[in-house]
This record gives sequence, C-alpha cells and structure tokens, in this order.
Amino acid sequence: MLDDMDRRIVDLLAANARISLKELAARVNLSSPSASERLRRLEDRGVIRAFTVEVEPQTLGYTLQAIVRIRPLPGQLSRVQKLIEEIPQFTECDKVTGDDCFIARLFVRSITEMDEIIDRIGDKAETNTAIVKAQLLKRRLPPL
Amino acid sequence: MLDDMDRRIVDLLAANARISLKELAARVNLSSPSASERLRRLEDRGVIRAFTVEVEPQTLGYTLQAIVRIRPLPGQLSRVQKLIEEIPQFTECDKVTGDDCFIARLFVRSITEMDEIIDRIGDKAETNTAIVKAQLLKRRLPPL
DNA sequence: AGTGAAAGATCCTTCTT
DNA sequence: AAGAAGGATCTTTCACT
Repeated sequence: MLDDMDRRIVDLLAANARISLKELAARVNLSSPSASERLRRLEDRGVIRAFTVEVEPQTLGYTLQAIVRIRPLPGQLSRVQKLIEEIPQFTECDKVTGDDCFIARLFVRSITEMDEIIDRIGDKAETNTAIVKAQLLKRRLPPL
Repeated sequence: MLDDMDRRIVDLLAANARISLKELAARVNLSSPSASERLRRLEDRGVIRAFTVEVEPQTLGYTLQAIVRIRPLPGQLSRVQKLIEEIPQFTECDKVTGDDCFIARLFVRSITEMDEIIDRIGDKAETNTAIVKAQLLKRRLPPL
C-alpha cells in the first residue's frame, strides 16, 4: 500500500505541512525530484487529501465542547440532517448504526449557547449530550 | 478576538496550508510583510497550532470506522485509558461526562480486526460500538 | 525508482516611508 | 501597513544510472 518512504513522507508532512520539498527530501534521504514525485503520487492516489491547519478552538473562545448523540423522531431525519449542517458550531457529524442515528461534535462559547443549539434540535429529535472534560487522545493518524 | 483579516488568513491556510506567504498576502490584499507578521502572531497566540495533512484512511485500507463508547468497570479506569492510548487504531478519544466515560473513534481494516480490538477492552469495560455508515459532516472549523 | 547538477523562477525579510 | 530590492532558497527539468 504505502512503502516505508511514503510513510515517512506522510508522517513528516503531518507534523509540518509547510516544509519545503527540499527539506522533506533531505529528511527522508531522497533527492528533491524523487520526493516531489512521491508526494505528487500520494496526492494523486488520494492518500493525502489536503494540506491544512490545526486550529485551537480554546483560543477563539470555544471553552466548551460536547459530543451529541442525535436520534431523529419519525419522519424528521432529513430535517434534522439539514439543521446539523446549518449550525456551524457542529464541526463533525457521523451517521452511524444503532439507536442513535447521528453522533456530532459541538463547540460553544457558553452553556447558554449550548442550550440554545440543543433546543433547536430538541423538537425534532431525541438528543444525548456528553460534555468533553478532557481530550485523552488528540487526533492522530491510524497506523500507516 | 480575530479580526476579518485574521479570519481570512486562517480560512485560506485551512484550505491549503502550503501556499506561499506571497500568495497568501495577495489573496487577502495585504503586503507580504504584513501577512507574514499576522501569521506569526496567529501562531504565537496559539490560534494556529500546527500545519498538517489530511489523510484519507480509506486509501490505506481502513474501510471500517466506528464510534466506540467505553465505560470502564470499577477500578479499571486507568488501565482502560492506557489501553486506548496503546491501540493505534483509536485515532481520537474524549473523556466525557455522563454514563460513558470515553468516546473514541476507531479505524479498522475488517470486522475481524474490530472484534479483536473491542475484545481487548471487553473484560475491563462495557463498550457500545456504532459503525459509521456515512460522514454527514467532514471536519470543519467552528465559526471564527 | 532514483541521482545530481543547474537554470530560472520564486520567495522572504529587511529597510524605508 | 506598503513597496522595493537583494540575497537566499526553492522547484523542476534533463541526462544518466
């Protein structure tokens, strides 16, 4: 799937997406052209989907974070789905098997704001809100 | 908190973390030195924590993804916590309020692999596994 | 697949205003 | 915060292994 070189390239870019091709190449003991070619292929294959930035929500005033499980009432599924998409404080949402239909991550600046948002969904779905007390595991890559 | 310029800078870098300072500056109608200075401050303030890469787990063979809720049995909390950290297929884990103590994201290549991993936790915690059927919302930033 | 050299483009920072 | 500019740095092409 990925050979060892590819893995190292992905790891290095995951740690700092802004390093130059030249430095990337040096760190994995390849020439610049080779590293460039490998990077291009990783992008082409879709392994690397994007180069992006990790933002710390705390610094933007989002002091509260919650995981919200959402089970739409009969006939409300698509309306609930639309609502989740429209509320930008929801930053992630998965559709899952089991009793809960959706599991979403919510960032808010206060309990009041959280209450308001949950209320907007409340008449169209059963919700269960678990407030995040700590991040045991900060986002990482699965084994390459 | 962030002014409009900062917001645009963060947005642009979130979309492509590898653009040059020069291009970044041009896109927000600033000079390079100004853009450079703003970027430096965003990093210093901790707003931008890192420049990283978004990897598509599908392309690495991770065809299955699940959200696992984990409630350690009495006295097992720290052992469970350690176990989650040690299993690299867990890519995210939050400690939350409520009945479930942990909510984690799990990537696996097969149902068999999933079963094995859940079993390793099974004797130290109650678990509830919800398989991800679709990603309604792909990771995005909360409103800046 | 990969290397090394090299040319030409591009960039970042410093300085002045 | 802008603009100019110099010097550093980078990326890609090419010929070859």
